[in-house]
Parts: sequence; C-alpha cells; structure tokens
Amino acid sequence: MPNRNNISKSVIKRLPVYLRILDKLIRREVEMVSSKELSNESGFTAEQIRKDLAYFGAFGTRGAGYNTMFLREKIIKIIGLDSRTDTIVFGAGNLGTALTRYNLTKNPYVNVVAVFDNDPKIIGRKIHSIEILPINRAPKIIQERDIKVCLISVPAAAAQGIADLAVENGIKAILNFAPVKLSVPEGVHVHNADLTIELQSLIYYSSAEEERLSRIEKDNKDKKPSKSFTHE
Amino acid sequence: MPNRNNISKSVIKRLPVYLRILDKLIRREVEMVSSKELSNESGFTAEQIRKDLAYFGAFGTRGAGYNTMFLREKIIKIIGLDSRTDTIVFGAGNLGTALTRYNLTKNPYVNVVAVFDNDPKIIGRKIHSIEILPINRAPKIIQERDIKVCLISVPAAAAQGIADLAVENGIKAILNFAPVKLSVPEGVHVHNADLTIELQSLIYYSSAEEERLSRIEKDNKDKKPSKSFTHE
DNA sequence: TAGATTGTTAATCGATTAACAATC
DNA sequence: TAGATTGTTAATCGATTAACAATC
Repeated sequence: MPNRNNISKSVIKRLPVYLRILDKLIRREVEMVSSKELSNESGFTAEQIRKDLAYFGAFGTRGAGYNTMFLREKIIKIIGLDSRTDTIVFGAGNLGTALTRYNLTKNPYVNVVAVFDNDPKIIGRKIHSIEILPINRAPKIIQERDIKVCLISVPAAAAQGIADLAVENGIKAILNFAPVKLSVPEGVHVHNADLTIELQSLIYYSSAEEERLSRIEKDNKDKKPSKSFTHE
Repeated sequence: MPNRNNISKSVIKRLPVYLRILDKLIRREVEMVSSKELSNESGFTAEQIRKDLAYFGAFGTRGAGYNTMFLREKIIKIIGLDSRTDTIVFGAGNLGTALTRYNLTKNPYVNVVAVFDNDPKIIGRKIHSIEILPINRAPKIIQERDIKVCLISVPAAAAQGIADLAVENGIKAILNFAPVKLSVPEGVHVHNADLTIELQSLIYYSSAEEERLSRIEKDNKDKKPSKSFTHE
C-alpha cells in the first residue's frame, strides 16, 4: 500500500485558492490571517480550511491565526510550485493561444516553454516570444527540459494521439481541454477542463429546477420507444 | 422544503458527458447502447450511469440497453438544452475571444449573442459575425433577449462589478473565469472555471506524492515563525 | 488570566459501489 | 425459456461539519 499519505483531490484543489488569497494579503502587507478570514475570501468553511492545512502540518498559532508569508511558503512547497514549473501547450488554435498568453502573463508559478501545432499555416508564428513549433519537435524538448506537465487543446480526434506522445516522452500530468476521455497509463494524471460541459451543466441551473423536473416527469408519461425505434 | 427534487451537482455535471457520447453514437448510426458501453466511453462506472439516469426516469429497456436517440432527447430536456440557449460573454480579451469562438463553432446547444468589453481599442471589432459592444449596452440586451446565462472573462478586479450588473438584469447562471470568488444572491448559480487553479493543482500530481509529502514533513521540523515574524 | 483561534476527534451527511430482483 | 441488462435497494466509503480540548 504505497498511498498511506493519499490526500484527497478535493483538498488539493483548494490549496491554490488559499495560495492566491495569501498572495493578495501579502501584497497588502497583511501579516496574520485567521481561518475565518480565509473562509470569507475563499467561500470554504473555516473548519474545512483548518482541516485541509492540518493534513500537512501545524502551520498556525492558536489564538492568533496563520502567518501569511510562512503559510504561503508552506503551500508553495506542498503543491510543488517552489521552482517555477515548465509547461508546454499542444494546439495553438484560439484556445491554445489564449491559454499560452494567459499562463505567460497571469500565472506566476508556471512557465510555458513551448507551443506545438501541426498546421503549417501557423507554425513559425509567435505567441509573445514563443514560436509555434511542429509537433515532431516535442519529444526532444520534453526530454531535454524534463517537462512533466502539459496542456492539450487540440481537436478531439487528435487528443489521444498527442497524449500518447506526451506520456511516452515523460509527461506525468495533463490538463485536457479536448472533449474526449483520455486513456493514460497508471501514474499519469489527467484533469479535464471541459468548457462545453461546464457551460451545459450550468444551463441546468439557469431555470427553475423544480419546474424543469416536473416537465420531465410529465414527459415520461409518453410511451417509450420499442427496441427497434429509429425515428417516427 | 422546496427542494424535494434536489439532484446533486455531481450528477448534473455528468449529464453533458453522456450527451456528447450519445451525439457521437447517433452520428455513427448506433441505435442502442448499454450502460457498460457508456461506461467505457465516459470513464464513469455503469452502475453510476444507470443510477444517474434513474433519477429522472426509466429510460432504458432491460436486457437491451438504452435507445440512443430517445436517451439523447431525454437528456437534452433534462439539462434544458431543448431550445438553443442564448449566452453573452463579458470580456473580449484573449480568453473571452477564444471562448466566444469556441462556443460559436463547437458547442451545438449554445448560442453567443453578444460580447462586451470596456476597452475602446477593441469595441467595434468583430468575432466571427459578432461585434464587441461596450458594457453599458449589456442591460438592455440581457433584458430584451431574456438572457439567463453568461460567461465572465474580465480581469479579477472587474469581475464582481460585472456579476452584479449581470444579476441585476436577470442573469441566473454565471460561468466565471476570473480568479475571484463572486458574491451573488440566492438563486443565482456560479461555476468557477479557474484555469490557474486547475493547472496548479495538477502540478501537485506531476511529481511523486510520497516524496513531496516527506519533504514537507522534514521541512516542518524547522521552527515556526513567531507571531511578529515578518522576514528574516 | 481571559479571549481567541488552532488542531483534532467524533458525528453527520452525501455520494459511490455492490448486489440483485425485475423484466425485456 | 435463457441471457442480458436495467432499475433500485442496501452497504460502503469518503468528505464535510460540528464540537471542543489544547494552547498561544
């Protein structure tokens, strides 16, 4: 059982939120913060925040709260952001380009070192100072720069092939924007950032839930299709 | 207790995944699909899929599976995608532009009807056939077209103001890309699509977890700062 | 010392998994 | 009828919330 220390995904997803709040507080030169204040800023409960942090150690001071700079350093080390993480982006379409620009300018802990695409029309173009390279250049760069994390924003049909190539060359974590389920070997992590799904599931909540559900109920009274149903 | 029918967020988030798979199967003219097959395509377990669907009705045929066209229609009605949903986008920077293009071309159930920004340099530009409008034009459009869903991809500092404006004029659901927690009144739903957080939390998994955690443990042996700690 | 707030244990809640009877 | 697969109930698992002793 190698995972005695297995900490849940939900906890890990909250850490970057705490980090961002701490960054903000430090910019304002706030020295101490309580779990209550972190709760106000993050929307998570104070109890949950204390519990999350306690998985990794006792970082606070009873009666006083958490030292912002100290806690920030701890969280940075926990997530693994203590050295700027090098990343590459596959797919330099609209989304890939936006993601590259976004991370180059807004994400202080991440560095995009290369962007790849297979479209001859855009290879050679630059996104800020980064040139778009053909995908066959990726293996060498992944290996030489020891890249462990990549973003995939290629069309759905190409995504699995790109993931295979990435993993073969050493990628351990993929942020996948393509609308497909990627198969990866044990030990490789995929997070899906599927904007269509986010948006569609949100639409469910844009009208009264009860009303919607009772409409469904009514609808269900209509007869079901037989096994050989095709279209009326 | 008005929420006798309260179905969990996790269930709702899986429905668009089923929908997408059904769309694909129907394109291939597959007529029936089992929960087992849906499981293979989606990565969720067959039991979970059957249970998710059963919240809304008995859509399958024992021994045979689900009729793809019938189930698609049901899911579309459940989510509320039966009439194309009109949406607007606030913020026409890199991300906002990419999101607009993406939804215009790739999301068959959603229609972007307007994009707003406050930067005079980009107002009047077009994204496909959609002109970027100043934000003060938004209230009228939201009301007249009865828009219930919007995307927010403006800078963090502006996001709460935009959310307030949107909600005041009738928006019920917000897909928020800005790195802040938005405060909205009861009954308005916010989904956060925070790319920085996705990427940072993924970095946690890009190196061996155990190793990382034992490093933290060691690190914790070093002394904590006193209450008045600022910087060495 | 009194007040505040953490760190931690116990209780609750909710979601997933397992099992299987129903039934096509 | 036999085989397959759903729909549903029960069991398990995991995450959140509540409570409070520890302690600054």
